[in-house]
Amino acid sequence: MNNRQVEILKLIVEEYIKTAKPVSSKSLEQTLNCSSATIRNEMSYLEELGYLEKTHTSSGRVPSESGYRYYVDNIMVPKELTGNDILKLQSIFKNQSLVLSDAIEKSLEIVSDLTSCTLVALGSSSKENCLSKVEVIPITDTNLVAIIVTDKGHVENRNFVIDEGISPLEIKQTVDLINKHVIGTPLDEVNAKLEFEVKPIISDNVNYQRKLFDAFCNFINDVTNDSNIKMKGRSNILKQPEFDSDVDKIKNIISKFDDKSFINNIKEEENGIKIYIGSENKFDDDVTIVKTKYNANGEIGTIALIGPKRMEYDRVTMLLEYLKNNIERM
Amino acid sequence: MNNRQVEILKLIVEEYIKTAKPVSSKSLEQTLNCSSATIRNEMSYLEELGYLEKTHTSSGRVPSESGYRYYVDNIMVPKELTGNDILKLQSIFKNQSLVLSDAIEKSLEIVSDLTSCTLVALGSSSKENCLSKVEVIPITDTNLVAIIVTDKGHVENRNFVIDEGISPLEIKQTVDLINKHVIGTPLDEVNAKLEFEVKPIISDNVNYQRKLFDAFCNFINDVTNDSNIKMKGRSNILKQPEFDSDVDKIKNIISKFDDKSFINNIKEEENGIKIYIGSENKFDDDVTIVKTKYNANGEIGTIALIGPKRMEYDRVTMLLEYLKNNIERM
DNA sequence: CTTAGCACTCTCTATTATCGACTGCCTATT
DNA sequence: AATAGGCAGTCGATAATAGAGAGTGCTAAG
Repeated sequence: MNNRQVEILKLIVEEYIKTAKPVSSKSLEQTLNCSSATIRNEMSYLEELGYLEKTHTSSGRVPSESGYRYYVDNIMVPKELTGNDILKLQSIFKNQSLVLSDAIEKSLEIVSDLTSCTLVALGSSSKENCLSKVEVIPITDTNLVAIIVTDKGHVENRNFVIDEGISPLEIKQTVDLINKHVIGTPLDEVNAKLEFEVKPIISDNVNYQRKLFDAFCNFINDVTNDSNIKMKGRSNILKQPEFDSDVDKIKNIISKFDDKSFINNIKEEENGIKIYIGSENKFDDDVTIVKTKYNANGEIGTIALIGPKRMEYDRVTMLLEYLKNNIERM
Repeated sequence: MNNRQVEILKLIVEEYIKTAKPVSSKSLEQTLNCSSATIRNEMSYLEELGYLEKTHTSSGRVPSESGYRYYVDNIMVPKELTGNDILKLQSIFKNQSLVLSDAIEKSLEIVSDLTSCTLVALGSSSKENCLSKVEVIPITDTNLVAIIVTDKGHVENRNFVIDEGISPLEIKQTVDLINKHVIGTPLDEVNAKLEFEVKPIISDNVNYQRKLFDAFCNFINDVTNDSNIKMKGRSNILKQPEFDSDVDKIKNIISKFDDKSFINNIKEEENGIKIYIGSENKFDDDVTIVKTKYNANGEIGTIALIGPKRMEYDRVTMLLEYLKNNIERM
């Protein structure tokens, strides 16, 4: 591909992102200083390469998935954020009294407004969290509430229903045992420790304690596996003109937003800003997902932006970069 | 309105609910054993009364909002649940080890599948909850996590960021004070008690304690005011044929689902199953909301079902009744 | 009070025509 | 060999037209 061909691809991608309308050869004449016929020749070459498509025989050109990919990989220059974008986000991150999870929630809201995309945060229950306190409080004869606190300030709680009553003493014994052996242990190692160090001791004791113990293990298990999903601007993506007339696409995407298994799949394991265009993501062929993993002092998670393939890649990547950096700085 | 008129209204409402298509006079001939002309006369009288409408001059009849209202108030006979409906719900409520909030969540899912409607639960942070334990745990120099547990087994937590360090001793003093004065107090009275009984004492002490104290009051305040929103089957309502072609209606409703202020407005204060048809609800003219308040041993909340005005009122009311009863029995 | 009959209205679908925006390709030019 | 002018051809979008079908309203008669 020569310079002019790259330039044409760039212009078409950017114009299509702006207008959502197929780009004609004539509309590029002035910018490129050559005739529309010449541009048409180049366009049909770019189509041969697979970077452009037509919506019908005599329509203008539209970027193909690999066209976007080429643009993102080789042409796009990430765009400095505008004052307005920064201003809005700073209001969150300069606010020292905001706690991480609140800051993430608010910033998702802002970015989703700023981009008309849907924002998702998947907060993993962080393997770098260590247990720092376990408490079990009896509510009634058969109801207990268990609370765990980690050294990162995470709190999780769960209610247990036990078939038969356990005496406060028995509860205390079990909890003391658990506390004694697992305080300071990383969450994902807690269950192994309970299994091999604590269970043998419990075996010698009454059955009731064992039920409580097992329920507690399940609780820990769920905490380490469940991811905390935050989602903002579900309906924003519907503002995009590609969804204006296609009711089925709308229904399809909205249903997927409702489905935890789809959302959990979005989790990003690698570092850096990652872009998954159309069929490159496992969520939906009609969208692009831009993601980043973050690690804020051991609180690990993913921020993802879901929008049309025709999205402002240069701006969105910078917005996510900004989010990631500010979250990690907290 | 004579018997036959009522019968005609009933048939039209039920037929329209089933098919979503305007009902013609001819289609009722056999059922009513009289000519279509007679039925047409009755229909136009019912239209005069405001119970029926036409989609255009020569179309069949469709129930108006007051038509549905009359049907619901005077004609409808709540329909015994089918074996299948009951079976699915029993799997939730017979499971003794499920905790209230999990049971609600699961049952919302089931009913939303069963009805193709969207289900919402607003769990109020229940004024009948009394504080039974307060804990504040230091995480870092400037970070604390506060946890409160109520006598109903509710747990709420919040992270605080404090500008300057507070010594563990000072924290303990404040927390002890709070505990000493407010344990056993109903949540909604806690702040008043803190203000009038505890604040005067704190005033004599260091400033830092006061900041912590104020943050704690805000926390309690938010807990008593924020309602816990659960929502299932957001996309279900899109299955209804009335939304098949109208993209704007879809976008409108999906956006409202996203908007907490709209959702919080759904809260129901009165007892019993309440039906709000179209403009009777403040949510959206195109939907009907069927709600019920529940009170499960002091855990108070609202269950709401959002669907098209053209919904199976007789079945839906019984499903909600069943939900309410089973939730309250827990 | 009921009903048969008929004119009328409106939706829906298909057909046709026309306009406008493109492209593709052939050919002439530099 | 790259560029550009010119022109035919394709397709979408819009509008106009026609005919069938499903209903209603109204009138007049039983």
